[in-house]
Amino acid sequence: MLQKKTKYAIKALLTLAKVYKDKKPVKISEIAEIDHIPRKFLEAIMLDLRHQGFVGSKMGATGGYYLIKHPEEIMLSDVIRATGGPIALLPCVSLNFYETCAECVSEEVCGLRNVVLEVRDASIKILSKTSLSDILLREKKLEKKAKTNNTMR
Amino acid sequence: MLQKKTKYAIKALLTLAKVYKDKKPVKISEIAEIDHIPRKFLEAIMLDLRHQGFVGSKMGATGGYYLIKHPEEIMLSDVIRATGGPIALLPCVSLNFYETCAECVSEEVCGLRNVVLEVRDASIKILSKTSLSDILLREKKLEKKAKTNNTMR
DNA sequence: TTATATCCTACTAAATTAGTAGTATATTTA
DNA sequence: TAAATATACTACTAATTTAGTAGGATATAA
Repeated sequence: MLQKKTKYAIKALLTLAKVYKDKKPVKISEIAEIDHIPRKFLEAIMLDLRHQGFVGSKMGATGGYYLIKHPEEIMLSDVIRATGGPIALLPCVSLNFYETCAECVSEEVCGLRNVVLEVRDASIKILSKTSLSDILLREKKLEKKAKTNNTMR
Repeated sequence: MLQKKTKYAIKALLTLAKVYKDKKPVKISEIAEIDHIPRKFLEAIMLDLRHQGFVGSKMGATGGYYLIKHPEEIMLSDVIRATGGPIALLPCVSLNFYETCAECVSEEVCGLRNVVLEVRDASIKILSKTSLSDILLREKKLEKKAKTNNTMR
C-alpha cells in the first residue's frame, strides 16, 4: 500500500501539472483546498518534493510552488520512490530499498523471492512508463466516458 | 510491502508442502527452527492459518500441523489476503479490502486510480496463478542453476 | 512596514505490526 | 492413570511507522 504522503504528493503534482503552462506558482493553501489535503501536512510534503527536485518554489507574497520538469518527464515510479518507499512486496527484491531477509538461508534459491521479483517487474513496467501527463490524459478519457454513460441512461 | 506475518506464513506453508506426502503433522517448534521464525509468533500464525482453512492440526504429543489442501491448490494470492491484507497499492482498487479515498472527489474519473488498477491486475495475475507447488518447483530450478554456475567457476 | 507566503526544526498522536506470557485442553505413552 | 508434550486461546506489551501539528525564521511584494 502507498502511504498517504505518497498519494497526496501525486495529487498535488497533478494539480501543478494542470497549470504547468501558466508558469506561475500555486500556493500550498490552494493545492490543499483543491485536493482535500491537510494544509500543514502538505507543507511538509511540498518541501520534501522541492528537496528531491520535483518542484521549485517562490517565497513571500505571490509565492508558491511550480513543477520544475515537464509533466511528461515526471514518472509515477519516481514520485513513489521519492516519497513513500518501496514498490516491491519484499525488501529483498527492492531496487532502491534493498535489505536481506534476516531469516532467509539463500536468497539465490528462494522460490518466493523469485515470484515476488516477477511481480515487481510487472509493477515497475507500468509505473515507470506512466507520467503525470499520462495520468491527466487518462482522466480526460474517463470523463468523456462518464459523460457518454450519463447521456445514455 | 508484505508483512512479516505474511512472509512467515508462506514459508511455513512451503515447509509443510515439502512433506505433504508423508501425511503426518509437523511440530511448530520444527517449522520455527527450519524457517528461522520466532516460535511463539509462529504459533499465533499457524492458529490463524488453521482458522482460515489452510492447515489442519493434531493436538497432544506427536501433534502438529499439516496442509489440508493439495499444495497445487494453495495460491500465493490467497495466503497474502488471508494473513496480511491488500495486494493493491490503494484501498480504492482493492478487491478484498476496499475503502474509498476520503479526499477523492470522483473515483470514477480518477486517473491515478486508473493506473493503480492496472498495477493491481498485473500483480494479481501472477500471484493468483502461483501455487505452493509452483514455488517449490522454482526453487528446484534455481538450485540446479546455482549448482551449474558453481561448477563453471 | 505590513501582509503573506515558504522554510525548517521539533514535536505529538495515532495506528499498525511484531512478538510474548501464561494457562487451558487434548493426546500419547510408559 | 500420571507424566510428558503438543496445540488452543486470550490478553497483553513493545517497537516501529505513519500522520499530522506547532511555531518561529526568512523572504518578497505592495
